Amino acid sequence: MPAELRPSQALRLWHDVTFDLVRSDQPDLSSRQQAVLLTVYLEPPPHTVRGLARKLNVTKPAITRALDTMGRLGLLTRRRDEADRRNVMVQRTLEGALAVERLGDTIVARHRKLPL
Amino acid sequence: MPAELRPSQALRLWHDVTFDLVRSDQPDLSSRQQAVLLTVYLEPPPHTVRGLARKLNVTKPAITRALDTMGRLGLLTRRRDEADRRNVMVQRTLEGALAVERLGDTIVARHRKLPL
DNA sequence: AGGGATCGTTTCGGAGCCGAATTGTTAGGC
DNA sequence: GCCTAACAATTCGGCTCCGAAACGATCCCT
Repeated sequence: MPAELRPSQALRLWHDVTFDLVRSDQPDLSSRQQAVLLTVYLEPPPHTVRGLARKLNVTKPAITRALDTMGRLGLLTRRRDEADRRNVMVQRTLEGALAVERLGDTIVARHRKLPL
Repeated sequence: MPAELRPSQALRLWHDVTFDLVRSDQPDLSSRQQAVLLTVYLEPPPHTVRGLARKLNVTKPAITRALDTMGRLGLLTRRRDEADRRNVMVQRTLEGALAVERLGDTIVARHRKLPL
């Protein structure tokens, strides 16, 4: 567990990172899309539409749309589950991994610059 | 400056907090709206539409709309600058301060629970 | 007083996202 | 073989947001 973080520092961190995300010209994702993307890249597979919808407490079409959008952006892919062809597996992509990695670096950098 | 934060921890933190924001039933703000809200509450006043637009690298109408939406939610208010009536000052509200405070608490709580 | 610059807001057409309901496909029990 | 259940995708009408452009109000300078 990292050292203590004060609320004012936490807010400053959130502000700075959000700020970087907004200012960057890469297409900005909604909170839901961010949550989906990070879940796929941080939690162990497999990830299905149903599972993501239940976990995030949103409807299935919302997940389908988020996957459409982020698929168009190349951040992840879909693949049918051959074992049970009703299921769709959400898979990672190289480009998505890079984007997530960039986000991690941004957070670390902003965290490092936090004032005492 | 807080202790070092590893990229994997940073991403986990971002995921967890975003997750909480998405799951909570309070209306979710876009990244831009979050950036505006946090700027107003963290940076010293005064805050004008023009200034926020320039700082966030977005157009003025985008700021106007963000203020409309968040004003409707009670998160902040507008007031004309009496010294120069062309300007609009963006002001904090009690409700907005509470929302920001809650966000800070969420981040701190999620940060505290990060695995080594 | 007049003219130009600087505000914030509004309008416009277009694009994205929302939940509810429906559809098509597949799996599994009888 | 059928019927139901489960899954993802699609459709639908409605809402929000987008940037570019136009607009009205205000200030400042001469």
